[in-house]
Amino acid sequence: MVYRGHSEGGAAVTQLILASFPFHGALMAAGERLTKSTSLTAARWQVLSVVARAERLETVANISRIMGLTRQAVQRIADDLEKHGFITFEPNPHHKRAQLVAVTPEGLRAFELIKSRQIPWANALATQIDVSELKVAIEVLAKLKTLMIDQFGE
Amino acid sequence: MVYRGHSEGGAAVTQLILASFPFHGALMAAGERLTKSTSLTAARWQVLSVVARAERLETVANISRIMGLTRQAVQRIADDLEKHGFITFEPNPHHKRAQLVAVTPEGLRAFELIKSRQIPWANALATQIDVSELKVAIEVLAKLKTLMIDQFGE
DNA sequence: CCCAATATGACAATATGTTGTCAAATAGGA
DNA sequence: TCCTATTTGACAACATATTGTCATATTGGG
Repeated sequence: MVYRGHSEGGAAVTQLILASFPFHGALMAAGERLTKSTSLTAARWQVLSVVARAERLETVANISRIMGLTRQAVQRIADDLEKHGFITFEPNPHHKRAQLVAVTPEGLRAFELIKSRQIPWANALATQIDVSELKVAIEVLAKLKTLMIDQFGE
Repeated sequence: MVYRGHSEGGAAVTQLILASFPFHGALMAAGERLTKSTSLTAARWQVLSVVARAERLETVANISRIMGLTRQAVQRIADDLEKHGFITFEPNPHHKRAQLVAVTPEGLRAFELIKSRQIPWANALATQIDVSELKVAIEVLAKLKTLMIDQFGE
């Protein structure tokens, strides 16, 4: 009844979306637990993670694209991180306004602490699921994301 | 480098999480477009969808569990929906405080309008992805969600 | 080179969601 | 039944993210 008009695939897409909301909720809750009693919140940790993982220094605008958030949301979090000494804004030789975000030693310490919790947490979860299925899910989410964005352009 | 210490599966779980954030962002943006120029926002549409799809009248607390949000977040949205005439709160014979949420004709009309946009949108996306892969992704998200919540209890 | 389109940071207003707390209602075991 | 634990709605404070707008910087086509 609910899916009348949906093709089989369309119904599956819709079901995936319906499944993704509680998944996202559980994920956020897990993020809160992983950052508990540290100097970071889940949101700040996520931004810091992108910076710490990046191959090179990134601008705020670029971080926002990687994360799928707005520029302004990331900017606010980045300002908080800078205020607390976890990152610094470095001059960008290619752009006067778009400064580059660099992790401080303190930021790196905080990131590593949470990573030391995140790794066993992820490993424990992974024992319960097929790696091949995880990989399919990764590809599906990445592809659907791209399709949704492309669809927007049309 | 980033995934040192992760098992193969643990790295895949982490990659899935990293993929899920931009996916969620794209999803929210799509929700905004689907509800554009209607009397609903994406968040209100999501709550209304749960109510409209449910087999029977649900309480706010139950809706929050279905959606993976807090009770309070859903309560605020539900109060907005009631104020705008999309839902009503009906007496619950089994619980004096926990009223049941019912869709009004106006709420149903708004839901159906957005549904008429959502169906072709989902169908179009689905033509680009294997249904079997979508189904795997649905199962993975559902299972991981459960695992994350169970892990919390321990 | 020049200029229009685009990207970026800053700022404000608002929407959305969380935690914490409280009192009332309910449920379940002793 | 009684009593404790849990559930629920209400309210408040706050964190997080969005849209809209503006001025400045950059880019790319003509």
